[in-house]
Amino acid sequence: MKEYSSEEEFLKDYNPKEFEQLSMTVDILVVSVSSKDSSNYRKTDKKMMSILLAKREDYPFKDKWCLPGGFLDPKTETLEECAKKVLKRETNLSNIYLEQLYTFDAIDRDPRTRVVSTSFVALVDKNKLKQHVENASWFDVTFIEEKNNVVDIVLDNGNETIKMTIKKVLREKTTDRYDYKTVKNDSLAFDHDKVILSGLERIKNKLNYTDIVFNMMPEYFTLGELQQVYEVILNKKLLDPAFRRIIANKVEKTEKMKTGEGHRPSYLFRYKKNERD
Amino acid sequence: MKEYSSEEEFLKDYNPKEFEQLSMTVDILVVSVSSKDSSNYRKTDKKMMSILLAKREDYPFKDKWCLPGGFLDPKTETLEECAKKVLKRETNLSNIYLEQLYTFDAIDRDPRTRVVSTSFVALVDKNKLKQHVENASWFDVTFIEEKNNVVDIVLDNGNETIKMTIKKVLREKTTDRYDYKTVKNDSLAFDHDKVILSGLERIKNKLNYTDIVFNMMPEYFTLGELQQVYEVILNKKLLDPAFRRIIANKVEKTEKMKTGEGHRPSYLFRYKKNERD
DNA sequence: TAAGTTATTAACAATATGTTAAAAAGAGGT
DNA sequence: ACCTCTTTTTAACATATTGTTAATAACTTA
Repeated sequence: MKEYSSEEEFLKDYNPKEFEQLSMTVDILVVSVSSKDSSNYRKTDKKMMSILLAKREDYPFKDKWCLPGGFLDPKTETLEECAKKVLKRETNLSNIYLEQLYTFDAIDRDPRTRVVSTSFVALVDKNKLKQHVENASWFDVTFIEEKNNVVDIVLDNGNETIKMTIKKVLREKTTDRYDYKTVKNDSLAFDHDKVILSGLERIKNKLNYTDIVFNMMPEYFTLGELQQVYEVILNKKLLDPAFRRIIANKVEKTEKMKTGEGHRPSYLFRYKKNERD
Repeated sequence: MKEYSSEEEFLKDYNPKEFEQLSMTVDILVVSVSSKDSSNYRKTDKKMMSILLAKREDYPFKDKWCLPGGFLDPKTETLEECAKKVLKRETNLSNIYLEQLYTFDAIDRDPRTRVVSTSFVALVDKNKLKQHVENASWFDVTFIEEKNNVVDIVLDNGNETIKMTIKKVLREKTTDRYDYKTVKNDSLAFDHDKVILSGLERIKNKLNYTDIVFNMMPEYFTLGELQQVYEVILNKKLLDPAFRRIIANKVEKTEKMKTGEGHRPSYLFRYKKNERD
């Protein structure tokens, strides 16, 4: 091996292809809440989580659904910049909550060649979205966790239903971390079923000790609406007084009211950023 | 663009170099606890966190310290397998706690070319380690967090002291996530100062809601020793009765005692894996 | 005006955590 | 043998947080 006497001298000679190379992509789990309102006069609308999927137009996995994503250009952009670019394209939004989730890298996750993918979670308020996105569609999420660590996820966009089943296997030396094994997945490209499960669990965990939920809420909301969002993410009913105490210092009451719902009107609240929790 | 009629046909034709490629590495923050015992007869030993660093033998960053790591071979291994390989080389241990931390990818983080690095945290019990590792050394960690989100980290291996200063900048749309800006770092290669801070914060956060601490403990330990480890990771004093209640259902008392410490002997405890917490 | 529905909060119960203080017991020194 | 030092261990109480029940409020529609 040639001897160098300085960092500069070494770099002048360096051949970037010295190590084997690979391609990278980003995949983004874009999450929002939707309200499926029933048609009766009392609008007991039911909040659901919904995620954005795109239809693949090319091989591989042609005509399957997948998470919005794209290849990283190693010359010019970081993974996060690439993710923001994809988000801008798919939602026309910028300045939204974006968090690196996990880097998925099973050797055969892409049938073409070795492609490592760093996934992100983005949280958006659906009200701010532009109307239609080419080849993309929002799917409501139903999440069924069985006792034996088997999870069924059902996605529905009104026309089409996608089902997948994943088994969670406890990792060695841990009590709280899992490997995901796909049991059944016929409609989603790549390993995006695992990305979805991973992202949904991340959101669920973070709900209790962060303020992320407000990234999915409009500026003004009732406490009932906020509670419904908590309930759909945590997948369980909460009791009103307990819930209100817990979020009390995260929101502030405004003068506005929401009326016309067929029952006592409620105050509209707003997110209040706190110094220290 | 050529038209294909099946996935197989497409793949037969696929050129892996179609997209720009890059190299990937893994970096591992190997964390343990050490006991610096003072020489007085009452062995009021002080626990510290310690991390493993390696001295770089080649360019770039020749002769600087860095985290153990290595290039990924995209043909044959996953990131985690690569991390396990590095761990085996540096500590001769396998079957240890290993968790993917974050994928660092600043465009200029490696002066040679674009190298994206996925970092891992490994937790080990130092007692299980082989004696000496070539070119590697354990550094005790001192962590000083200033009020204004500036963190000083001091690393010491007995011969050498490494100091670094990092500023934490709150990320947009969040109340709990930070970008790290290096203020001062003269001795650590690449962006490993950020990896270290990121990993230490991850451990600190997970301490309260997981059982990770026991990966750094020997099989038998006193509650005083366990409490010291909590204190050094959380960087604050805990009150005995409160601490004991909190960890009560994670440990089980054994018949063994630890004596000869110059004070009342203490029972030795053992980690007890729990059904449900 | 009555019925139905959700909003809001008071009041109490149960649990969890913070704090003080006291008793226990080995090592070392005299 | 006894005293001192030290840490271990636990009891007892104080405080804070969260769970639960139930009562009242206020709108919409019939």
